Amino acid sequence: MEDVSNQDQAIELLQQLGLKEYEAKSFVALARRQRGTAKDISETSDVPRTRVYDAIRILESKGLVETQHSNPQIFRAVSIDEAVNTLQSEYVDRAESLRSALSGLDPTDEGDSTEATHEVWSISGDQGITSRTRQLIEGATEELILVVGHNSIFTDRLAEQLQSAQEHDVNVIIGTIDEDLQATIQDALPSVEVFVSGLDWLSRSPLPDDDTEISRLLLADREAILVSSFTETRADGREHEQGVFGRGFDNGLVAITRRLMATGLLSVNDPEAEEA
Amino acid sequence: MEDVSNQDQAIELLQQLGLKEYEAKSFVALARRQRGTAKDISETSDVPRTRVYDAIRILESKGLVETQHSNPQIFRAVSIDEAVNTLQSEYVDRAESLRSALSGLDPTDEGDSTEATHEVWSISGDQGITSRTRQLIEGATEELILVVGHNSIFTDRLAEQLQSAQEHDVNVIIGTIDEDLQATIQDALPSVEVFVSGLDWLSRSPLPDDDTEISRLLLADREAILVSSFTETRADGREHEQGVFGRGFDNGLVAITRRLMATGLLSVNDPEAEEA
DNA sequence: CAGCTATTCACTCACTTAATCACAATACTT
DNA sequence: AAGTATTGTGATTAAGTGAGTGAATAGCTG
Repeated sequence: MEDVSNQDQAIELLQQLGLKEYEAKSFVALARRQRGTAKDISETSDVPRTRVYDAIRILESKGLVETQHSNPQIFRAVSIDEAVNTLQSEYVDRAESLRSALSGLDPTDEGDSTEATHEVWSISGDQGITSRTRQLIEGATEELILVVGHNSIFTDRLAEQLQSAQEHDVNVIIGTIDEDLQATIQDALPSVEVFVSGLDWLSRSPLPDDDTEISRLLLADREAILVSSFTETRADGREHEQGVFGRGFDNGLVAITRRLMATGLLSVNDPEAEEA
Repeated sequence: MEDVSNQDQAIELLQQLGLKEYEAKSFVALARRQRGTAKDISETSDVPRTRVYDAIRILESKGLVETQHSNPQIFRAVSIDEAVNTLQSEYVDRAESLRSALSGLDPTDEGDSTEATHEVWSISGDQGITSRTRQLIEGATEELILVVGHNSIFTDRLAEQLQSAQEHDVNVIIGTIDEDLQATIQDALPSVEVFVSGLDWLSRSPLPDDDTEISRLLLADREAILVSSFTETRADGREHEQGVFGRGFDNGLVAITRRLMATGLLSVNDPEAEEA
């Protein structure tokens, strides 16, 4: 039973890696049974028998399957490592080619202004947000204030980046929304100041019907800010992370966040000053 | 002019990496001009203006573009390294997931026979053939006879593999079809015996209208053979490599090749014996 | 408010892929 | 040797996806 899900996952992954549905199903069927005829494959993969041949031919040209031209033909899948490496290197190679092709582009003269301050950019998706977070952490020279709103975003890699920043004399301060998370992070980064945020609205929206959840909040050198949150917009139920990013000491977003963070910090260090 | 080709190549690569045409074109346009409005992008990419928005939204969710929600909206591409790394890691991650999903498949009981000797398998495409070549080289314990029919297949990696084999006491013998190639290979692998094949039919087919060209021919431990050739079957003009692979000392293909190779070697070492 | 631009949305067309069928070729059976 | 089942190829249809286009909406400028 567990394997059914494994199989479906493999098929889906293969499709994401560029194979068609029939190709993916045929390959998985072959990988399971080591060798087989078109009929065999059709039976264990519900690919129409007459279409197995086309699918196999594509797989063969990609180096994932070998064919014995007997009658009936017998097909064999290469080893799993073999297959994965083949697919992977195909994409790694493409990515390298892409890098050089992009580098060789001649820039159009227009629009090439330097990064303006006081702008707000929005980004979306875990990938981009994580990437921008890293950039900000690496670029900081003085201070990093990070509020972690969800344990899923505190990855090993993030911990490394923060550690590295601190070793470069950046003052790292981390806020969390509850004690559990605080303990986890303090554990991973003993030399960093980790506190539980005094800002209630971080963990619970004051508004009703607000199903967004603060994901991360990063203030770098008090002049660049990144805020992201999870929203459950999608019909498919999956959460999507959205964020905004601003730079410049006089950037409105940065300014207000700076104030808020100061408040949050104060309320921890000096509860009396909460009203500031 | 050169850059036009660079741009087209970048677009094609991006599509191969999973982006749609509009997405790829929009990204390249943005990468060239650093930042721009939908109008700007449309003009430098001939993507219909009205569809730039959709494309950008996808790019944003993939972490390749950031958006400034002004009016008009302004878009900005992340750095080239940023973008390439993002795309690449996406696929590397998928490949890793695939590896574990495939490993976790439960094998069907049937068809799971061990590799029979005296079978001939056919493979197709540079990828698979190169991969199978590597396997044979790595698995050899006594002797490797390789005939290189085309300089494109003698890669650095192949040279390394051969070098490594020889260091494991495998007797490596390399045949070529002309002196130029011989010199190149001898240069890369000084300690290996490189000769010009005495087999005329390797370089020129005795048949008319035969536009196939022997690509590689590998005999491992005199019991496994791989032969491949280029055929110009495709309508798109591109050449395609096809090959066959057999194992087993008594395999018909292996036997005949063994004889042929012996003849070729003899005719070089001892021209008198060509009639053997 | 009028006229413009920017943005979104809905729709058509073309192309790719999934699915089914008809038929030819090959092997197997009696 | 003839008939039957199985295998392989090609043609055909149906469904889905993406490219391309235009209409409708929203927002800005004067």
